[in-house]
Amino acid sequence: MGRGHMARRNTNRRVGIADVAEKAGVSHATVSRVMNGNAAVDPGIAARVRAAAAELKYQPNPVGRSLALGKTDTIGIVVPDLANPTFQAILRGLSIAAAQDGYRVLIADSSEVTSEEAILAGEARRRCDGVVLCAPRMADAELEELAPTLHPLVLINRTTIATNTPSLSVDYGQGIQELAQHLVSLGHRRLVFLSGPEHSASNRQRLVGLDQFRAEHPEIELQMLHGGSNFDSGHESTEAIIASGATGILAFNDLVAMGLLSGLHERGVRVPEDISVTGFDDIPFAKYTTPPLTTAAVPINELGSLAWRRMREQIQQAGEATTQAQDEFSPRMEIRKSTAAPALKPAS
Amino acid sequence: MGRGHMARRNTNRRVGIADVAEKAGVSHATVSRVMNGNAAVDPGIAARVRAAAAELKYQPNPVGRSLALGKTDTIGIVVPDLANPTFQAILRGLSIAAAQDGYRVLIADSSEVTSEEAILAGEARRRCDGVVLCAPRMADAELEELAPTLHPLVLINRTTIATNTPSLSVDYGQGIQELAQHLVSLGHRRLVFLSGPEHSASNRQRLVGLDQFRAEHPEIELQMLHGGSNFDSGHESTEAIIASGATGILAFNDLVAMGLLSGLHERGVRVPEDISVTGFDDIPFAKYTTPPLTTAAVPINELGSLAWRRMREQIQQAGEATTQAQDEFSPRMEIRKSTAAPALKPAS
DNA sequence: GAATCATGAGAAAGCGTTTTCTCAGAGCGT
DNA sequence: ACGCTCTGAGAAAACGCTTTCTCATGATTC
Repeated sequence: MGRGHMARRNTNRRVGIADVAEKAGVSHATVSRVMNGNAAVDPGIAARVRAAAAELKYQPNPVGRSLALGKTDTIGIVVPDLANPTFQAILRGLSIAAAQDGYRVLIADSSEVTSEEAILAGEARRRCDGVVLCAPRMADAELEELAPTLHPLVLINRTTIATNTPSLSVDYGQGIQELAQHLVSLGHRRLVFLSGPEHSASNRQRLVGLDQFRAEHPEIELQMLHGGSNFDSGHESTEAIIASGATGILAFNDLVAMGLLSGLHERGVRVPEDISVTGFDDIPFAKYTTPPLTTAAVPINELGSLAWRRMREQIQQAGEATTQAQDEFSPRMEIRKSTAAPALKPAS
Repeated sequence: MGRGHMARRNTNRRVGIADVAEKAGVSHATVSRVMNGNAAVDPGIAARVRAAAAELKYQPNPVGRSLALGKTDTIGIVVPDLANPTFQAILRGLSIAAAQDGYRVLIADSSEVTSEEAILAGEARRRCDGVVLCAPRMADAELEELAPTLHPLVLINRTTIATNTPSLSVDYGQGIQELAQHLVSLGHRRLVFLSGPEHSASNRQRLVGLDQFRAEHPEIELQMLHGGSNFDSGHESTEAIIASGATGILAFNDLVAMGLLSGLHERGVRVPEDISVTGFDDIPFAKYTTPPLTTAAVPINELGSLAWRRMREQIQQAGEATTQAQDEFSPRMEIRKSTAAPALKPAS
């Protein structure tokens, strides 16, 4: 009674290596050896051990293994918002790919609280063998400071000067230019970019791309409208969009575009007859909106699995500090029914 | 050189409790005490330790802690398919709620491979302090056998006779009846249920509910059509639906309904003028389809956070084996624009 | 047939914590 | 001033495993 430890031992305890050893009449060490196939063990003894293990349904305790081996067979992923289909897809791709190699993934959702991201990432890193970091709004300086402490690390849509950190990014600048170009070639002359979160790195990239677009197309009117990154912000922008008088709308992403689509529909504005709308990302739902959404497809499933591949490379060549690949994906335009030639000449 | 261990020790190693102890001129034990605030420590010494810890940026190794404490502050969740918005929402709710209490979640996606679920769940359980299990197609017998080995366990949409396992479930039978009732009250006389995966427990519940509905409404024609649980299967059923001659369609879930909506649109069938369609679940996208989808809303966000609450209760009262709550949610009908009175009398 | 080697199993030392056990020294009462 | 309790810190055991080290046994070689 006084010995809490002993009490727990007798009642609760799961079967451990010691039980198997005892049952097989060998030492812990031998059990470990046959379980891991590391050193040569007499076939007869090995069989005895395996039989004992099977009978007791012995499964090695992963925490014990982790401590001894210095690895957890787990990687962490930190995302700003698990409600966002893009991150869901990345998580899924990552999880499935990692599982194939016997790794699990631990998730950390920062709920868009930028200041938590570094802490979450650090904590995840301590529990895991590596971290995949999606932190679109983290300040560059903070990222630079954080990245080296997280290695092995894979960055999504961010880069760092730390040359041993692979990063996966999407060329949002090019994608948004292509979409704008597409609208122009359809005959649109007045465009609006419904921008995303102010500090988002990918939003900045889109803005840079649009600057370039403007330089190449001085004749096109391109307004900027502040928005967010989800349904509701797209929906809320409906009035402003209508008021803008533009006929071609570049939404920050598919979510915003869908919110806008819904808002326009409620107001009786027809898409694409009255206004053309484009999204970005090509989330699975994009082809099922009405009308199906023209968008820039980023290979979100691949992103997750490639993130794992890059992570695995780092884990395997532990400590060799080679410089890592920087993968950049070019979005592929997916022209659907939400864009068309404007009904009438813009009233400029 | 011969001593790989020492080599690693000098170069790689993260700062451990021993380093802090040395720097502060105290023992490991004291550092541990200060870090955890467990026993009384002389304020002066405590300050010295804290200073040393801060200077070295010491963070306790979670694996070591886990081994000593016998807990990992992590729970696992196994889902059949992370691409399904329902499970995404549960995962998200769970993750956020758990994070609030300092717990992380480890994910295991069985990719619909039923035979893997038990293994994944077992492995997750060994790594974690508990498991949330979503296994809609696992055979009852297998579940009964598995459940006791997983405790603490929370079941989603399944129940077990093991009285110490809380379960969260949705009354799909009632929900589908309400939807059918809704269609009937609009004037529909020929209905189709586009069913889900054959072995899905929730699909069986819907079928039971519909049997009851049939008994109460012998005058209504209700056909069954086999389908799946995702977009594509809804889309693929388009022709069969049209051929059925029914005017009211009960889709297995929102995904299927959306696929169907898209298929009907392509074929020029108007919703709801020609055919009314209902979904199930009320995933976030359901209110943004065109037309917005009439569906039975299940509180998917709450489901995740409640799952955590039930899990926490079990973790806290470790070993008391009290009988656990069985929560059942009644879906709330969400009438939108995808259902309306049929245009003309059915041709029966 | 004795010396050398390979084989393979057990003992023990880690891995990084927490927690019990033990004991030195301070504080108190008489 | 002596013995008692009490506080608090260090030593050591424990958590469950892997792996090195050590050494016995039997096989091999000259």
